[in-house]
Amino acid sequence: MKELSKAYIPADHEAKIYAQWEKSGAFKPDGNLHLRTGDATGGGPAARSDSEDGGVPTAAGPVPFSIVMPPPNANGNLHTGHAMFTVEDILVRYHRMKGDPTLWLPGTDHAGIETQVVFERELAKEGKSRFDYSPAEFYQLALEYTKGNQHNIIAQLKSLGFSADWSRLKFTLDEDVIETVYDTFKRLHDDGQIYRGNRIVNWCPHCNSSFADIEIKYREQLDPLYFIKYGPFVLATVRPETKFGDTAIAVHPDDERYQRFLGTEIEADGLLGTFKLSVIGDTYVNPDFGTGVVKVTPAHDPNDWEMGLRHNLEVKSVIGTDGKLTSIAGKYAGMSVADARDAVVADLEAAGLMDHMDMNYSHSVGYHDRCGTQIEPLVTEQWWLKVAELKKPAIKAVKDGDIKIVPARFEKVYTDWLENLRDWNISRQNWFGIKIPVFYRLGDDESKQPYLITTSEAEAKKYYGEGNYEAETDTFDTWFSSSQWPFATLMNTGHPSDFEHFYPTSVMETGRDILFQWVTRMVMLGLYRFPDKVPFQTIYLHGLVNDAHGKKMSKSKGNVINPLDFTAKYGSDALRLALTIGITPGNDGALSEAKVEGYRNFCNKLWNVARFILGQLPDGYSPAEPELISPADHWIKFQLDEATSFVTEAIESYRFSEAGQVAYVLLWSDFADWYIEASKISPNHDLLIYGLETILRLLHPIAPFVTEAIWSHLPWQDEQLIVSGWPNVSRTTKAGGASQFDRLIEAVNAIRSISAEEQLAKPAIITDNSELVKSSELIQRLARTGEISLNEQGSGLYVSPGVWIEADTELINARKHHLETQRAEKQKFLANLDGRLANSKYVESAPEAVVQETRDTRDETLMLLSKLDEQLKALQQ
RNA sequence: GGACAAUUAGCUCAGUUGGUUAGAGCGCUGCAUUCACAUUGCAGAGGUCACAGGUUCGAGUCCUGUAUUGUCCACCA
Repeated sequence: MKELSKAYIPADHEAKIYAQWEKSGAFKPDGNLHLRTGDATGGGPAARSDSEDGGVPTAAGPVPFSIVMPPPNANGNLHTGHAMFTVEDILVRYHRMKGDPTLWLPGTDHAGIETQVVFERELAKEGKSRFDYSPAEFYQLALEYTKGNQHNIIAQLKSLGFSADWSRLKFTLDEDVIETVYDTFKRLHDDGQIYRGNRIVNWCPHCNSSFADIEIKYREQLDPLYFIKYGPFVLATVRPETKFGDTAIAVHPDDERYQRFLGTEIEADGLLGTFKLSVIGDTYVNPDFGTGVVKVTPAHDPNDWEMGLRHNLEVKSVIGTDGKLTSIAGKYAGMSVADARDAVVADLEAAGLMDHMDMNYSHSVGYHDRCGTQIEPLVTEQWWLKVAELKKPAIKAVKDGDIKIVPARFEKVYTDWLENLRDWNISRQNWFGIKIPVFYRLGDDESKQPYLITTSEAEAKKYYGEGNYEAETDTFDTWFSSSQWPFATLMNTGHPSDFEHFYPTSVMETGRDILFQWVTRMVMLGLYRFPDKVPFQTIYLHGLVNDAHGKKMSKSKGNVINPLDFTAKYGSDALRLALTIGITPGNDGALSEAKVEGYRNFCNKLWNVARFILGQLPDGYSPAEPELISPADHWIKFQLDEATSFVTEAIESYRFSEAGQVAYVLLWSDFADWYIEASKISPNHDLLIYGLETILRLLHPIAPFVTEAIWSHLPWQDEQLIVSGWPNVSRTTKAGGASQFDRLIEAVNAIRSISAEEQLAKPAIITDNSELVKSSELIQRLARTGEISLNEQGSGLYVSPGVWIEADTELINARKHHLETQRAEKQKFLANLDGRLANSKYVESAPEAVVQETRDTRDETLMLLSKLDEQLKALQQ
């Protein structure tokens, strides 16, 4: 048997163990399927869900378990959000150990616009821009760059121990994935769910593309509010430069001040000569804001666009996709928006058309969340996906419980959002994305009609005949393709049966911040493609990981935690434990170095427990079925059984924090502090090993490295822990031996406490309990006492039921106030219990077990009181 | 404007369907230690569970309201 080092050094084990897991094929479902038959080896308590006796109850044998990993950005670095994949790994490892055919399918994301921004920055370093290339060339370069980088993030994910099947790795731009996306697009189109249309969109002049509302972040900022004269009116605007695109004036229909203008046309002096605008009434206008008069610019304001639709207004675009003013703006054409605004304001002032300005107007302005450029609302032609029909089954699936969201409160958030969802702009003008597979037949007037869904010009020609064709240059919104991720991956793993075995997937685990962007849409498109199969049965949403003080991490605050710093210092298991214990689904959690350090200590404790036990074993030892001999044996077996069933149930119900906490207490407090200490008197090797193995199994899903490292030192185990069984869940009742040890614990605790407070050295102990006398040596060791003698009457200083410390009057007097305080407390408590039991409603309506417990507690309390009374009475004599 | 969280010990957080003396880690105080682990052991101090009502035999847990903090959505001429 190899010696274990004095402390657990994660770096000495992690990479080696991970390589060994991967090499053994443990991550592959076909590699762990065989485990469903056959029993565990050695003395461990292995159970598989299909084992006949006492296995985890499942309806009909093993149920396949699958998770498709939310693909991290292939160009990115690991952050704490990725570290939360620990949740997925816990589930996957648990199910794998249970013997369920288990697949965790990993992937990486090309992250369209995000990567484009980064890659353009790279090009800029060489003094180049994307315009030095054709879109196709740029796509290729960015693709190579991305694929060249992805080993980095994969290595980082592996370093955290994530047991995904890397042989099935998918990338969002894999050709087969793209084919699947095209297929979905064509089906949607043929179903009439896709249309092209000129509508107002969020345009990013920097990225030169439109974006969905959800990709826009609003910031509050101060801008001047200009009050401009428009004929008989003065109206307020922050965007005077768009005045050339005005096609109406609006007031509230009930606004008495302006009744007479409704339906009329006004004529006003402008900077480009006089102009005429009709006056419309629309309830959108707030009569209390400004002058209650609004200029309507349908081409550059979403609300004005809506008004334009209601009143059939003309749309005049004064700002182009380059962010500069168009020819409609006359002499201002070609100016940037900012320059044009300054020029227009100056000219309005000079012309006497500026009534006044409010320089302290605060409002919120949209910025593109990826590049930080201010958004321009513009009218452009885009591809739209109708959502009215798509969202119905997606809402129903959650309402009917076919998809469960953890935590459940997000079900309302989910349905509310979907119910208010409007048609989805799925086209983008960025270059690094999946091209929309369309060829247009160009008309004589260059109009793009008709079009065919195809990637091949030849096919388009075959369909429409000879002529001039042009390929669509727009790309898909990355969320459109990634919303097909669960099936687009599983259909294309190279293992034809994967889809059948593992779809619907079991769990989608992701950050609650992308519930809207991604999760809702995966459900919509998943149910569209496979109407009878939800893409995943459970959605588990984690919250944000914040810094040590619970503050959101941000670069500007400088409080960003790099999880790899912690794993380098304390090991991956420590980080995983820190992200599991004390963190609850959907809620933000705080991560501090002190916390990670604490769990490093825990791993070391586990290591040393193993080191100690293995050091006790005789040469050539091999474990046998453990026999329960001492009270401590009965007690630890009970604790192990209880913890096993608790941890199992907690994992099944996604309460990982509680699972971890219970395992933590089991190891450190129950097993190390009590059982091992007790075992030093009379070691039960088989039970020590049984306990150690059980604990290793229970902790393995959360802390895979240290548990596997220890397991590898068990010479009788020839199978890796990762594929060994999950402990048997068996209900035990507390037998005599276990309760006896409880009494011993109580006595030891009380003696320790009194000894510490009164600074007693090896006090002699008197007990009326002959069983405790049998455990004299143990009590002497644990509580550091002197002689323990039997005395039916008891005498000295009372410590716990049946136990006294031999004491002189001086010591008893020193404890007098303690005894009195205790007595008062107990009396108060007794009164409470009596009152409860005297209440007929309580006795009638509370469950019998609860009432019985109250009665028992009352009896105990009475007994304690009488002991205390005796003690105090003795003092008075 | 709407919605959703959170508010529990000095700090960071747990606390499954209500069950009655509220927990952990860190920090703090004291003590211990050749005998697995100082990344240790033992003991201790520390909380009217934000506030006000209510339901109930019983409320940290359920309901209503208030306050504070945070997040999301919508809107802002």
